[in-house]
Amino acid sequence: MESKYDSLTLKNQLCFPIYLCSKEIIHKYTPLLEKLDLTYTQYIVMMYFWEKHSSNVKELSQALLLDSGTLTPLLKKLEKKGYITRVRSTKDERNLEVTITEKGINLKEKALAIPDSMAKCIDLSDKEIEMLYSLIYKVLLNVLKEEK
Amino acid sequence: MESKYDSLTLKNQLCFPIYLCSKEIIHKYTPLLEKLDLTYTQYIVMMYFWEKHSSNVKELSQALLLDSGTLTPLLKKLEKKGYITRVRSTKDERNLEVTITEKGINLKEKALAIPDSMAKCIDLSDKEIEMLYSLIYKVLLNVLKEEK
DNA sequence: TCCTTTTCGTTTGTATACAATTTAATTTTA
DNA sequence: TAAAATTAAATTGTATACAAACGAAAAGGA
Repeated sequence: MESKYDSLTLKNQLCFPIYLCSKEIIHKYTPLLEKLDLTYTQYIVMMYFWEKHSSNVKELSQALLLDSGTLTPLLKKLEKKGYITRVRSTKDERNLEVTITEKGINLKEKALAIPDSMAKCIDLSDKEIEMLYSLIYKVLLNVLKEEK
Repeated sequence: MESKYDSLTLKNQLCFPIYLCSKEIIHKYTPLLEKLDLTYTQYIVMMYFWEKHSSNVKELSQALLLDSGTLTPLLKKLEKKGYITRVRSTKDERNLEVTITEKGINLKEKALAIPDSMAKCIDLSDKEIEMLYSLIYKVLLNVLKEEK
């Protein structure tokens, strides 16, 4: 039965399942990350530092699409755990130099098992993963177009 | 250059872009929903009530995969806006009967333009949407498997 | 150089999210 | 039927998220 309200039904939403998917995957990550004393967002930030040992809030914010208001308290928590250091730049006092510590680097070893464990849970073929990745990325770029 | 840490790089993450996609789509919704005095989650809840005029917290929680701790304050806000009513069931006082109001029903008219507006922003072909929907749904079901 | 503007990060306020606990009501069981 | 177990929703505590306002520092311009 057709109705002009069809586009307002839950089953016709595309964003809602994406939102649920994100939420439930993160939920699956949680027990794995607890062993590293990390939340999902903290894990993403640490992943950034495993690739690039030093950064600042602005760079992180642009790379991870996270607000500085989200990053400031999060980085303080990571500092408290001893995974990073936060120091004002001497060259430009506005900048905060964030650097991974030895302890933070070593954490990568403990994280090695996580991606496999998650892949098993998501349970898609390589082809499906590739397809999903490219579609999601396309949407992301479209949504980000003409802003930011 | 291959490394045993490849699976821990940001560009090899599948969940991260899904998470960003969800976040950024919701961000796109925000100005549209402001005209209805709704947040995204509140919009989802209202969408549920546009299809089924009455429910309770448990049913909502199962249908929308939202915790009662999330729903309780959210429903109180929707009640305050006059879109729903919250009344304890007389048959079983543990249950909270949540019902959409006339004002809540009328809100659907104002929401009619939103899906088109969002579709334009997401900008995928019908085929791509179908593909993305089915892949996301598959992941969601896999992740939910053997829990909940 | 002094003033305006911009930039960077922090803070404040609002809204999710969920785990864990609590409270009240109902159901089950001994 | 009285006690134990279960259920439903609310509460508490922690962690995002982001908008908007703020403060300090640096850059740019007159």
